[in-house]
Amino acid sequence: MNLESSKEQIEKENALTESEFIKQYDSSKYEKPSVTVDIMVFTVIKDKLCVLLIKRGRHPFKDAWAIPGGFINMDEDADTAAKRELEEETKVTGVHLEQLYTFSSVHRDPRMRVISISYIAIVPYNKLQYAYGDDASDSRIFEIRRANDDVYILDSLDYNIRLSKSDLAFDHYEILKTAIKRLEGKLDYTDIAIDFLLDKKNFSMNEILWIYKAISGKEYSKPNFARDFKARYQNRLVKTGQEKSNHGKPVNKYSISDK
Amino acid sequence: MNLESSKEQIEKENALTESEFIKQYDSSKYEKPSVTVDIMVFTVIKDKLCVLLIKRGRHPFKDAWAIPGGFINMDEDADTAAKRELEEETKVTGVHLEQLYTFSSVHRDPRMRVISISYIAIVPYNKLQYAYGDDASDSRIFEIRRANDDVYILDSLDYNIRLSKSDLAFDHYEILKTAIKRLEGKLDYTDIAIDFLLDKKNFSMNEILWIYKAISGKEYSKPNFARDFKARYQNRLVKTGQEKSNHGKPVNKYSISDK
DNA sequence: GCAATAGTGTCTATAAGACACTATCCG
DNA sequence: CGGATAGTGTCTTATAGACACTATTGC
Repeated sequence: MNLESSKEQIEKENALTESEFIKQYDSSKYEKPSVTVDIMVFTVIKDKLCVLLIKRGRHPFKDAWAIPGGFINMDEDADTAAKRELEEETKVTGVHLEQLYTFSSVHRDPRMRVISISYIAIVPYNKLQYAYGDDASDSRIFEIRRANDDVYILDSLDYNIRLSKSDLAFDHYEILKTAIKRLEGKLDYTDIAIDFLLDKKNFSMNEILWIYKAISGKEYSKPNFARDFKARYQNRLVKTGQEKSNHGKPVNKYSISDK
Repeated sequence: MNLESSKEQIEKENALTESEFIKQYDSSKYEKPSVTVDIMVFTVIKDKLCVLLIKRGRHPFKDAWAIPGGFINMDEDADTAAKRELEEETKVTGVHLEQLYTFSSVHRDPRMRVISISYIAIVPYNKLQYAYGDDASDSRIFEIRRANDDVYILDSLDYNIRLSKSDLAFDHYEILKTAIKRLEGKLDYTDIAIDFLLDKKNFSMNEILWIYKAISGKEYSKPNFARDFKARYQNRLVKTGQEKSNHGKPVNKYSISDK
């Protein structure tokens, strides 16, 4: 504890019952940081990993792109705040949402001390595409490309717009990089890929392969991928039928059940 | 953002430069939670995973066992606060310290709203054994045992003392369970096991095997473990010699270099 | 038929589990 | 020598990568 208290003070406290103690406790004695949640909304379009960013309309970092988020209310925990902010920003509910990491550099916000609890949301693209506005809107979906350890952020509508670290507000570039590493890491031992599926009850091997490719940045051999995916989800995966494509052999369609 | 501002207010703000804006910004307008760091000090004794807990001497949860921690200062980030608290509590420096998760239930602390950023410290036992006091001290090392999804916490000096969820302060039982899962998960793709070694420049295959066993709770075949460990660390591992034991064949000793 | 796409089967290389066998020490 | 502990070698099974081959459709 960095709250130094005298011996006498502690003894006086301990003479009270716990409920007496809580009544007399004054929590305003010490300066406190502000706490926010930031939610990275990830989606996969075809075989590309994408993230939703919003253009800041006010200081600080006015006109820079930022991860959506906001202050945590005193009557909600961080998960609830993240869920609320996600819905306010995108109207999306009922998706995979997990805490990533808490960023706490002293001067990450120039206004004041702000600690940010960051979250990852996994949103199938069809749930998202009508939620964020058109070209004129202040929110946009960016494509994420990787080379070595670097992360490139491209406007998915206009590849000429490429964001660099300084185009992002606060420490949001670092937060994004951390999130992408986390997604990569969790790909093989969790079900996050499945959470990106447009329709868990009707998808092809290609669709799920593309999602794996989008997250890992790696290429997969189609035959081997199908073999391994089927083996991994043998208890949950059902072939539901076939569907003619406009060229070539019809594709098998699958359904996957919740665990 | 849950900070509602009028259109006029935003326009007034945006007429300012960023530095003018920051000067006039009043961060005390909104109520804020307190933020603490909690540090779980893990160590391995023989083949047992152990954690350091302290007996609370004051309200709330007076006399319950707790994960050491304290409030974050306004001029330090969470990593720095965790490092400081670890040193204040155990005199230990220079060990593996990583952020685990941020716990934020609204009523986790009965005094007030407290958000806790939890950390895992990995401390070789020889660095720890003289730091925490004797039997009479308010800190003690507990052994962690697992059965299925349950976690048992045993006083390593007296197995008759077994802590249950309600013997721990706050939500510290939940935090501990989360930490143990994280350690298990990171065992195979990080070097955390090595961080538990008493001496990275002089250890036996048995010592490192015991650490793996302690963390995973699983049994390992000695021959296969040695084969796989050598394969995994072939670039960093050097056989340094042999050492006679009081019975049986002498043991090979190894040294492992930093990455 | 042929280009295009989907999917099967097979061979190989690597890693993981089981465990018999050998080695060295102490008394 | 026998009990105890350490370490090697080998066989078997499971998993992952490479890729040739077959299947179905539209034009």
